[in-house]
Amino acid sequence: MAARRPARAAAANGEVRTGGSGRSDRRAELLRIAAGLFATRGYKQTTVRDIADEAGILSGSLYHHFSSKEEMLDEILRDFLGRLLERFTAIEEQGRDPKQVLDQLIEHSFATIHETPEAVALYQNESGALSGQPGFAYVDQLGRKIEEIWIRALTAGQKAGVFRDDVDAGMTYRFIRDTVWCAVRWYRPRGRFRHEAVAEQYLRVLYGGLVTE
Amino acid sequence: MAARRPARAAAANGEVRTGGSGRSDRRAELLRIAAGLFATRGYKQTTVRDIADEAGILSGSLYHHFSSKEEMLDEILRDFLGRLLERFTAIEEQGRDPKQVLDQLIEHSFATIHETPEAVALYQNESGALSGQPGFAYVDQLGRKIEEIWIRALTAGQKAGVFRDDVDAGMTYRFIRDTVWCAVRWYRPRGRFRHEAVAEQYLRVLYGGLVTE
Amino acid sequence: MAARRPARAAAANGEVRTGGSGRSDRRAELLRIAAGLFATRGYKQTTVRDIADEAGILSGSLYHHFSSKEEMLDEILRDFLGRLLERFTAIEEQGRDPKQVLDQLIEHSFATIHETPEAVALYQNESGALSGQPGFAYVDQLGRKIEEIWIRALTAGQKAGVFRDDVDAGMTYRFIRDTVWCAVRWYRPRGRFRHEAVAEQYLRVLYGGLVTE
Amino acid sequence: MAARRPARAAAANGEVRTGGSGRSDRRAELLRIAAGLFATRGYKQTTVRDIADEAGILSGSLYHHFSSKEEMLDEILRDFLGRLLERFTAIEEQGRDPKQVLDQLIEHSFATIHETPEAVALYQNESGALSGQPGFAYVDQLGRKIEEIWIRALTAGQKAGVFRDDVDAGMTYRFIRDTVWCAVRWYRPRGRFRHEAVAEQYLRVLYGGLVTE
DNA sequence: AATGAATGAGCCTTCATTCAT
DNA sequence: TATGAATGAAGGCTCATTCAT
Repeated sequence: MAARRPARAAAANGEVRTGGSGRSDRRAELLRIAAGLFATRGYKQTTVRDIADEAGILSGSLYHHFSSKEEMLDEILRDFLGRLLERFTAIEEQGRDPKQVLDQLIEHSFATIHETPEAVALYQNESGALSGQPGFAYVDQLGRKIEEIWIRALTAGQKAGVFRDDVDAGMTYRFIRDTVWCAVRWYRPRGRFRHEAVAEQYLRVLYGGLVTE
Repeated sequence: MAARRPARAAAANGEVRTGGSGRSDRRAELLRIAAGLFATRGYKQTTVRDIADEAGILSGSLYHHFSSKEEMLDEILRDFLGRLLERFTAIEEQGRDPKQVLDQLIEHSFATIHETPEAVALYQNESGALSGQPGFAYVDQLGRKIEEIWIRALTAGQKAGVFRDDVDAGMTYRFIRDTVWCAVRWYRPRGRFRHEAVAEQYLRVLYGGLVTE
Repeated sequence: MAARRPARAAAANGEVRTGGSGRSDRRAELLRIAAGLFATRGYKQTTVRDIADEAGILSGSLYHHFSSKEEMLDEILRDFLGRLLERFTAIEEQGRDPKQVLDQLIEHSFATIHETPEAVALYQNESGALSGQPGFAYVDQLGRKIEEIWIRALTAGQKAGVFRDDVDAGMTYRFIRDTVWCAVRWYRPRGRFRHEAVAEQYLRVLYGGLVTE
Repeated sequence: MAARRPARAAAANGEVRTGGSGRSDRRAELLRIAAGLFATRGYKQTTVRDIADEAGILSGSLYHHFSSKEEMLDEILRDFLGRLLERFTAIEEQGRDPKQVLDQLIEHSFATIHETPEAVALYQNESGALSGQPGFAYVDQLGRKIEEIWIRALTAGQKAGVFRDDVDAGMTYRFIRDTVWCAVRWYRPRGRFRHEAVAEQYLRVLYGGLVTE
């Protein structure tokens, strides 16, 4: 404590921070490792030993950084959902017409899959089991807020006559949502199609329809 | 699985139930219970005790019917995938124009979700983890055969000028597949929309596009 | 289940029971082993492996009989305190004058130390840590009921003029209780003094006083 | 412990506190915290983190002051038992008649409970488990010396005709000892009865007996 | 004198599976 | 067919202790 006060004072003074960005580097690295394993093997099937092995430490040492395996899951999901809601909210607020908003929601979704596929896969796979668990109420809550943003855009589009209104908006939302997020299962960040191309092709089918005149 | 269908058919035909047939009934019942639990909690998270409890026996007694928990999973998936491939094959063989084939593939998919949601959910959730495991090579194999049927229909449609060809057929397949099968997560057999209505709405969006003129 | 029904019917018919007293023999034996270890090493310091080792099984196998280590502790204490309160209640109800009641309470206490020293030691050592824990509220409750029986006897004796009343009854109770129950620490069932002798000597000092005249 | 008493005496005498004395102060403070926790939760159940938390440092930092958790226990017990034996020896040496000696032994015991309840409770709870452990032979040794002092007083009283001799002296000692020291479990330094009153009431019952003429 | 990261041994518990009855 | 007891491997977590900084 006292031993570190000088260091902190130095940082506060605006001096250059050598090395990493400080205290929570290790934490962040461990979370990255955990997210990767959780996404690949599933949360339950991933053992704390798996995580520790990949980090090069013993499993018990993880508990110096986190109080439980669940806390890691929590931190990853909270961060992911928080960020996502933030971006979607920004898109809704700045967007003008509903189609532009939907464009951007979809584009950003594919971009998110590109950038943090582990967190997306994790959310896709575990949110079901988490739903209803006391400590993870926020998963449902934030999920609902995100849903509302999409549905507002769709409904507004229907009212404006831009989107067809002979299909239930809620169902349309689920159609789009499932296609978009499930793409995390097959999308490869370094594959043939980049995420922008995937988004573009999806928008073409979605907007124009599969059938020609 | 296919090997046991005759036995069940026999029972349905009103023939005398011998000891063997009764045994088969118990097996089927246990598989139904297992499928339900596997779908809800996930395969790994479901314990043999969960299954036995719901069947009203002790966990050890399950091993008179199955040699392992994995065998249960295997039997459920084999049955499901076999049936599905059978039906899809029939659709492809009898179908004339590509659009009609796609229609029926989609309609049957939603019907399958309606009829055996547990098996669908199970396949959706576990196929990823199973892929690559020696005993479950058939999962990938049958999955590939099914994929080929869909892609043949899409490509034929593009060639015939019915389906737009400025989008990759493989990607279109994945778009459709994800939306269709992921519906198992939210579709409720006794909900507001019946599976025929869901299929119809989806086809409307898919074929005609979301955007009006 | 069905397999055992005949056996039970036989027992109900009054036939001789060969071997042990049936189903819960193993449970009872395991509890005896656990009680002994808990008393000697303390509850926390006793590992489930210790118990299993002494029973000749693996630690995991204990969980076929008990759902947790705590459940063992619970069962032992519940049984002990229940029995004790029952006996004390009987003594109070049948007793005529207060001194006779106190006699018997003390005699029975030493007899209990003689018969189930492990349970007594366990209660002595662990009740403090258990007090306040949700699942062990009954420990305090039954303890309080027992205390009330003793204090009623002492107070009645004071009112009747048999016991000195220049000393607080509650404090007298604690004096007696501590001496009596702490004896479990040094009393040896097969030692020089049998429990009746210990009780008699204690009563002599307690009633007549240490000082002559 | 005894070795450090001079240092503390020095500080108490108002001498200048050097760095060394400050270090000693920290040690003493940490020992006080540890004793309190050991007494409340038990030695084993108290973690070094508990102690460090209450001291406002990290658990690893404790090892600058003590080489192990056991050393803390050792230091506390050595200090307590040493002091106690010292005082009891003084009482025996200056006392004239046996009853006066017993008076003072008992009074000082209750005073000790009043002044250092943590150490008393610690000794009561842990001496059993410590007995026989190599590094803690002194616990048994000093305990035996203390016992001898009490028994000498009781035997002398019996010989002098002051104490009843129809009860075994050893057993009388244990009766008294258990009542006296167990009082630490319920005695509250700021409660209704001060320790002098407790001692007085106990002596009244012990000497005169519970039963009136 | 203290921090923070890590160790390594051990603990309670779970669970698929086996097997005598 | 089913029971009930047991196995053995593993899993999440705790904790006294070490050590470079």
